[in-house]
Amino acid sequence: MSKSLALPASLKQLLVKGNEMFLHSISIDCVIFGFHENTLKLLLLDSAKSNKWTLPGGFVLKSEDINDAAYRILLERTGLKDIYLKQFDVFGQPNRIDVSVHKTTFEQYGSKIPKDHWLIQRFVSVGYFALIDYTNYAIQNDIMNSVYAWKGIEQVKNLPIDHDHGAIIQKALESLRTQLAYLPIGKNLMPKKFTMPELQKLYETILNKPLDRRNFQRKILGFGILNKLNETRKGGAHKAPFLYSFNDKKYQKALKEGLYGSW
Amino acid sequence: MSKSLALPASLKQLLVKGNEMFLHSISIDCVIFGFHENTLKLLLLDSAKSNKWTLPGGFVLKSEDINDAAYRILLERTGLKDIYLKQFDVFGQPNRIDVSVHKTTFEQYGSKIPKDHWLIQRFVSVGYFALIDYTNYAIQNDIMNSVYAWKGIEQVKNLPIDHDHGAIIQKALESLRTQLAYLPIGKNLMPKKFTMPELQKLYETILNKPLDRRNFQRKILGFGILNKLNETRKGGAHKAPFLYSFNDKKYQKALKEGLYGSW
DNA sequence: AATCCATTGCGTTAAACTGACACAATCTAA
DNA sequence: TTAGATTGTGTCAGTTTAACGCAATGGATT
Repeated sequence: MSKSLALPASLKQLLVKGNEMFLHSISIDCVIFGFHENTLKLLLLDSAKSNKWTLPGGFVLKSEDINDAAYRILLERTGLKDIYLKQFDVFGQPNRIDVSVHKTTFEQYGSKIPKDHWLIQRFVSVGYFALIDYTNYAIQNDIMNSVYAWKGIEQVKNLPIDHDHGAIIQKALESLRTQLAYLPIGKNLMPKKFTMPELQKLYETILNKPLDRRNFQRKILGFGILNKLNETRKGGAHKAPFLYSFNDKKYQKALKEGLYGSW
Repeated sequence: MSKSLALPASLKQLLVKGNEMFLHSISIDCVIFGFHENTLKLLLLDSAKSNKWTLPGGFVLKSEDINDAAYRILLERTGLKDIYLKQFDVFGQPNRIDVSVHKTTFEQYGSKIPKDHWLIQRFVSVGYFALIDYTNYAIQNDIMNSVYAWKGIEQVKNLPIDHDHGAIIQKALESLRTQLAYLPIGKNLMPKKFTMPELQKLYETILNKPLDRRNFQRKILGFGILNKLNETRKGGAHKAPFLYSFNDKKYQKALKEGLYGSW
């Protein structure tokens, strides 16, 4: 049917040498969150073959720490280094992946996939969620020439999603929501300077419910992780809100110790 | 040096057939918590060869869900089915395991380990923590004839621990501690009937700090997950405390929804 | 058998926190 | 200049929390 195409070198390396380069049976999937125009967004990859959207992911080099692998994959995909990255779950159902995609890839380039090829074995995937500064990111395309795109969290529900990646996204969102309750979040999602209503909007979209403006401000200031700047953001059609930035030292401390002691 | 021993069938199967039976590069380690005599305990395995203690663990069958694998391993090791089991982290440093143990095993049985044997490859391990009812458990010995033993959480700090299992235990404890803040804990650790001071002691050991007796009672009762029974535990040298049991329905509900809404 | 004493059950109080809402100040667009 | 939406600051009642008081209890002591 489809005529045979030229095989890109990088893809060829993956298909042929991946077997020796990477750990078998283990993959990494990244749920990359960004925040823009008051919306929580996800960085997805348009898998041209299946006409579905997938999570960016990758494999672990034979002697690479798995967390390092996740950082490497993120770097390759987004060009970003200062990323908040957190392992949140493991997905290990035996039939979670439809491997026919890879067969199609091979056929597309005029060869047939070996029956025992490492790519069409079962994979247990480790899920990481990443928080990145949208304004600081420039979209790149990946080795398969698939197209990256930011999708609003609401949109995602109506998109066709590959494999079990929909469930992975759902889990990532839940983890993020849980974290919000006892860890500071925002430093990696917001630009350097931001207004209180902007930060509130982030919390509201993650929690999926409206918060009282005045109580939110009191609570978040109470954590002591913000610096109030001596500037306002003019340009909006209304009273100019003050700008804030995160207090790095206190933010890091809160990340370690949590926001509450609870018990 | 050591004379050649007879190879137990089950061990032989693991060494020889494991290659085909199990997923490569992935292992499971279980941190099994119990509670007895007002102490939080860990079920450890005395690795006779290395003279160190290890976590019970195992591998994932080629077409087995990884969570099912964890339950299976737990069942094989403890004979228990009604277990609280939770995946809490992934351990993937390239040199986390000292594989010389396996070489020794082979030599002990008079053969040499193949250089590319699946057991001496690198493993990424998925950590699960389990909560089980100590009073309901009968210790069994494992296929390698190693000896299981319960060790108090305080003791463990001073024991020699294999590989990175010390770090895994530490992480498990932290996860348990975090969970305590927003999920009910105790149903799987306590016997059917228990007193308030006993439950408090569990919380105190997990949190590693003393709690006010009266405030603890109010808080835990406030969750509405306990049934107050019409019995007291006599025999102690003091006023007989009332017995409580968990209200299964409400406990399960709290497990799903969490104890707080926070935001 | 009377008394002792650590422990338990139940309760109080002040301080801190939370949720809901009021009101004046401010910025742009009309 | 004014209108209208939004922000900064504050209040208040209800709830939760931390710290502590006190009488009742049940076995141990004498």
